[in-house]
Parts: sequence; structure tokens; C-alpha cells
Amino acid sequence: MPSTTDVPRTARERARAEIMVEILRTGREHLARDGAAALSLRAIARDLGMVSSAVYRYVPNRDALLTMLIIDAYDTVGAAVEEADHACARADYVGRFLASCRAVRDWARQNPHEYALIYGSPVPGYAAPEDTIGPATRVPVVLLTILVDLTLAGSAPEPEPVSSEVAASLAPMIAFTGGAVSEDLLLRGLASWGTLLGTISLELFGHLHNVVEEEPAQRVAFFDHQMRQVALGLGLGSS
Amino acid sequence: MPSTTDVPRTARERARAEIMVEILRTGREHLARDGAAALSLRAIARDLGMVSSAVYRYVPNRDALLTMLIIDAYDTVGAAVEEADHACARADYVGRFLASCRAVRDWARQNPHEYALIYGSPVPGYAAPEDTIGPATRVPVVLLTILVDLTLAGSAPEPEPVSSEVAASLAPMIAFTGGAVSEDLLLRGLASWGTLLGTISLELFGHLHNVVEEEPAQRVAFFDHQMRQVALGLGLGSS
DNA sequence: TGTACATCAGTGAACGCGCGTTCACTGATGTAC
DNA sequence: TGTACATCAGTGAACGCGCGTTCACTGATGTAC
Repeated sequence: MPSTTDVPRTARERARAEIMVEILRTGREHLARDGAAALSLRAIARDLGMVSSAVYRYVPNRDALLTMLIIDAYDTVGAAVEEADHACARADYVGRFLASCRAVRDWARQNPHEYALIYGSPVPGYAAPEDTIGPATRVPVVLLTILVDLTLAGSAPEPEPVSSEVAASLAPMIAFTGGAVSEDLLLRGLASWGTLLGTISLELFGHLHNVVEEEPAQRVAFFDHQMRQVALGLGLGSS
Repeated sequence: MPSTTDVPRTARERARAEIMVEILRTGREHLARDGAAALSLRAIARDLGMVSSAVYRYVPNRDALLTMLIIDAYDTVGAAVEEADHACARADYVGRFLASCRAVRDWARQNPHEYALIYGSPVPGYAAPEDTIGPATRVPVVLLTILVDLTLAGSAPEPEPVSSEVAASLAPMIAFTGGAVSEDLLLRGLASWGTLLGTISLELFGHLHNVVEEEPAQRVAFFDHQMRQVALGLGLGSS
């Protein structure tokens, strides 16, 4: 009777799975060191002590590896944010929002090239396939869920009216939320999402030089203040 | 008596200036078509019908060309935003802010690679020299000036108190403004700056797919709404 | 349990590409007398 | 105004690099009888 562990059965399959993991790990290292543009299958093969053509037994081509790394990056931030959110009391909307924002920023500072890969300039000549969509939504879904919970609890502020033209532009998002959140709050949520990524990008891409002190603790204080203001502006709580 | 036009004197100098302009123009074209990573002196030489080594008579190396293009990009948005701002009545703070935001977005949509070059992921292995700082500040200075004007006119909302820790983190910026704007308003201004760039980046880098309708007019309506909300949140005006 | 065949990971050589940068040179343009 | 020399834009060849990808091959692992 064969082993009951279903995933890696034969020695070959086990070896294959392990090397696949190593290729991804090495790819991630190169990404972190040199950025997406410098990612090369040959360099990875070299690091792994294989001949360059051997990598093609595992990865069909360079773009496919990039896709895997993009998915990996989305999944890593996604998991970090989900964890941060789940560590808070459900009704502590401000706390959940702040914890989520901090999780994104912490991950971004620890993995600047991964952040740049998914939230920075698109890699020229690369078109993201469908598979990236799911992982890409994990972070926004956490933030959106806070708004849904707030609304379901009856704690959402009275929505401001929104012109029909602007409301119409939100059609894809409303199809997704099924009307659980007011248009006004969705718009504010999107603005917050922009402010979060904008603020992190400004910091990470060097646009806060000579604007906000470089010292990490001061950067944290600044970021926290900004995100708390956003949370209050969203009506997630007071003070 | 020689010509009174001082800039290009001899035939050599005139030719040199013209070719310099052509190199920059071609560089800009390549940037727009293929992005910064693909920018190559050889390709530019080819387009200009010169041999690749000839470009080195005009540009010391690839990085120097990139610097020139970065400065050019900053100057182009900067000029567009300054013009948009100047077309508004000085006391129409909301109008000035909205016109500036729209100018950034319009420029970004027309020059996505240039936008990515200056506000997206840093080019790996490239360190921006001092010369880029001045041009880089043109857009933020326009926005900041709106806040200064608002304050000088006595129309700024009563500033909320800011913790001393957060206030301290703003030291470099306060050194720049000389206290003309309250710390609270500076912080809100920075958040707006983040929201502006974040919202544009989300749109340009594809993160509004399946979120906001793709149709240009709806994207404009969405963007305008978001920026108007930001303007009102800044206390630039009402309704 | 042992043998015959099928699968497939990894090799090594090769193709063809483009890049940045250097260097000795030529010939036209500019300048000083 | 004319000549002698200096400047400098552009040439063409070369160096050395790294890349993605293909292909025929070998030898080990897995499978069916």
C-alpha cells in the first residue's frame, strides 16, 4: 500500500517539487536584489548549479516565472494583511483599518522590489494573465470587508448623495459588492486605497526626501497619523 | 559685427544644439514606446542614422541620458500644472486644486512611461543626481502654494492639534515653508498629494480594472469626483 | 522478483540577438596670425 | 585676405558581456508485465 500523503508520491515527484520551490525562492531573491527587469532564467540556473536549459523543464519561459513571482507577491501581502486584520476585534473598525495599512507598509518596506513589481510601474512588454486577478484582490477585499461590516452593523455615516454619472462609473465594483456598501462609502474607500498606496509609494520611491524625516520611527509616526486621519475620514470611528 | 543672437554662434554650435535636441526627442520617443528599461543609446543612434559611438560626443553615458529625460519629464508636468493653476482666479482654491490635479492626470495619461519613470518604480541601478530635485518640486510647489495662499487669506480652517512627534517628523518641510502653513494643513496636503498620485497610479497601472468603468469619460467623472472630495476635505471651499 | 520499455531531469553546444563603451582614424569647421 | 594649426563631429571596428530559447543526447527513475 503506497503512502497516504497525496502530494509528492515518487522520488521524482518529490525532487521536482523541491526544485520548483528552489527556483521560485531564487527568483524571489534576484527580484529583491536587482528588480524585475534584471530577472533572468540563466542567472537563476547559475545560482542553482544547473545548466540554463534545465530550468525549462520547470518553467516554460521568463514571463511565466514573472507571473509566478507576481502571484507570490500578491499572496504574501494578502496573507499579511488578512492576518493583521483578523488579530483585531471585529467591531474595532479603526483598529482593523490601521493594522491593515501598517501590514501593507511593513511588507512593502521589507520587500521593496516586490512592492514595485505589483504596485509600481508595469513591467514593459509583460501582460499579466488572468491568474493574477484572484491574488491581487486579497488586500482590497480586506479593506472592503471593513466597510461592509461597518455598514451591516448600522454604524456607517449617512451617505452623501453621488451624481448618477459618478455612480455609473462604479458599476463593476457595485456588481462585486452587490450593493452592500453605499456608493458614497465605496468612493471614499477607493480614495483611501489610493491614499494608502500613494503614501507608501511616495515614501518607498524617494519622494519624501527632504519632506519627512528619514528616521524610521518618525516615518512610522507620520504614516500612522496619516492613516488614522483617513480612517476617521471614512467614518470608521472617532478620536 | 557678429549676429546678436547669443545662443548658437558658429555653424558647429548650431548643429550641435540641433542634434542634442534630436537625441532627446528620440530618447523621449523610445521611452514612450518601450519604457525606461529598454532605453538604449545604440537604438537612438540607429534612429538618428549615426553610428552608435557618435552619440558619445553628446551624452557621456546611458545614465546621463536617463537623467536628462527624467528632468524633462518633471519639467513637462511641472509646466502643465503651473499653467493650469495660473489660468484660475487666485482665490478660487478649489478650482486651482482641481485644475492642477487634472493637469497631472492628463499629462500622465498622455505620457504613461514618463509618468512611470518619475512616479513609478525607481529604475534599478540608477541613482537620481541632485539636478533632478529642482524640477521634481515644481508640481508639489504649485499645490503647496495653494495652501499658502489659503492661509495668508485667512481662509484656512482652524488647524487640529498635531502630536509633537508627528510635527517633528515634518521638520524638513517646515524648514521649506517657514511656518507659513499649519502642521495640520501640511499633513493634509501630503495626504492629498498621496491620494492624487495613488489614484492616478491605480488607474494607469491597471488596478481599476473591474473596479471603475474603463470608458474615458467615466474615468474622468470618477477622478474629478475624488479630487473634489479631497479639495473639500482640505478645506479649500464648500459644496 | 526480474526484465523490457517508457518517461523525463539534466547536459552541453549552439543560434542569434542587443547592449555599453573604447579607441585610433578621417575630414570638415573654426581660429590666430 | 590667406595660410597653418587646433578643435571636434562622426566613422568603423572591436571587446566583452549577458540574455532567451532550441535541440539532440545521456542516464537515471518509474511502470507494466
